[in-house]
Amino acid sequence: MTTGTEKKPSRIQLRNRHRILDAALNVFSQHGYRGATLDLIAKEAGISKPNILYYFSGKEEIHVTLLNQLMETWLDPLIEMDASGDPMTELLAYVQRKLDMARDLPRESRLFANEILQGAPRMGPHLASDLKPLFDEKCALIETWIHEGKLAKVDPRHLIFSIWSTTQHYADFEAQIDVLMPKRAKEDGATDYLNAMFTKLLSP
Amino acid sequence: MTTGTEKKPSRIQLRNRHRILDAALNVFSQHGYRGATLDLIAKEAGISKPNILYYFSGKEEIHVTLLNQLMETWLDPLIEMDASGDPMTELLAYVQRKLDMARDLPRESRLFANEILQGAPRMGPHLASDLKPLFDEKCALIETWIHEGKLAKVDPRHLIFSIWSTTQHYADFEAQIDVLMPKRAKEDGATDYLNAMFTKLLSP
DNA sequence: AGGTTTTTTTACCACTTGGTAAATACACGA
DNA sequence: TCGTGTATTTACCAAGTGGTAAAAAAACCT
Repeated sequence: MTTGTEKKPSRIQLRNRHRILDAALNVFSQHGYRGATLDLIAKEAGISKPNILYYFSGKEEIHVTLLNQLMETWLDPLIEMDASGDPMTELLAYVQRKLDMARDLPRESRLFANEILQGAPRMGPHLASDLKPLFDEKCALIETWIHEGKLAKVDPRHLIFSIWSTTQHYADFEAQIDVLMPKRAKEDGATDYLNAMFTKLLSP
Repeated sequence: MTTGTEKKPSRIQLRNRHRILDAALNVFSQHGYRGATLDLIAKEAGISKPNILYYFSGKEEIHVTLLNQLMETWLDPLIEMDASGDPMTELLAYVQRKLDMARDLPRESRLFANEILQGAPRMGPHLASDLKPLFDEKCALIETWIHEGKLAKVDPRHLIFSIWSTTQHYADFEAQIDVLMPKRAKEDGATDYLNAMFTKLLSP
């Protein structure tokens, strides 16, 4: 006996739901929740609007689905920061993973930024239930490393904030960065710069 | 003979335009351009919708007006960074000014973040014409300081990006921060942390 | 006060947008 | 290949939204 009353989704369902979510990610991340329209998503997905509403009960459900998927992706790099590794190595690796995400998943980064900017109306509970415990756990871990003398003394919370902000900035403020510097200089430059910054900051 | 055909605005005009812009700043910064409605702005300003359209030609003009005002405020702290001062002092003071702005003008910060997130559709030209020259000038200044051995060797562009991102983060991602840490710990903690970070980074 | 200009309200409209009902086309196992 | 459930389209609607016209009300100025 399986866990629910749902039947397994057909191939068509899987394909179309995926198409819709991908199109919706484009549209939501670029225009925000209110700025996104079902018509835009429909056109982007190549699926008629009523047909989209055959797969999702409404605009809100599409958005919530994206946000739920995002939460896992978003927490992952922090989860991987391991207590048994070398502190400095672990932290620099975390910075690098976040930077990779800004490069490879800019739409997700902007979707998240949009949601938080508006006051996290749909993700507030998720933040408290999923992110907060993880955040506290990793802060405690960093505190331990500091007490062991493996890292310089810093407030772990602000440290994590600065990692988030500096890395996500390259995705969220891309429009500004593209005006100010040639695209080439972004990739390597950012990695080198952030490595230097956090190395100097955290060296005991 | 004065410079234009406009007559000087009456007291009522000044007062109402100000009220409308203040209300619009609330609404635009919280909901983004598309998410903001004239009805919302009208209610917030305590002025009827048609009356708002007596003072501004439309939603777009209100938004553009806010963006133009914002540009000055936004560039100001960077303009103040002075070539004749002590490099480290100047840079730390710049960080502090940006941090003050995040605390005192969070609505402006979010308005800006919203605009850039959506690809700077209305501010792109402004960025190129106003921000870019200033950015290049200050990057050159920092390069000079570095060559004089007054600062550690870093890419000035990424340095400035990191100042922007870390400071604005406290305004733009406030909803997230409020979930993760008590409001009290924000103020002082941020200042101390960022001071330590940029001091270590920039000490030659 | 009276006339003129500025400001505000009332009533409205065209268009967009999220969503629905029902009919139609399609896929797929027996 | 036929029938049944799945998928898609067509036609539509109610609410919300940006915006307008014109009348009414204030404010201002001799």
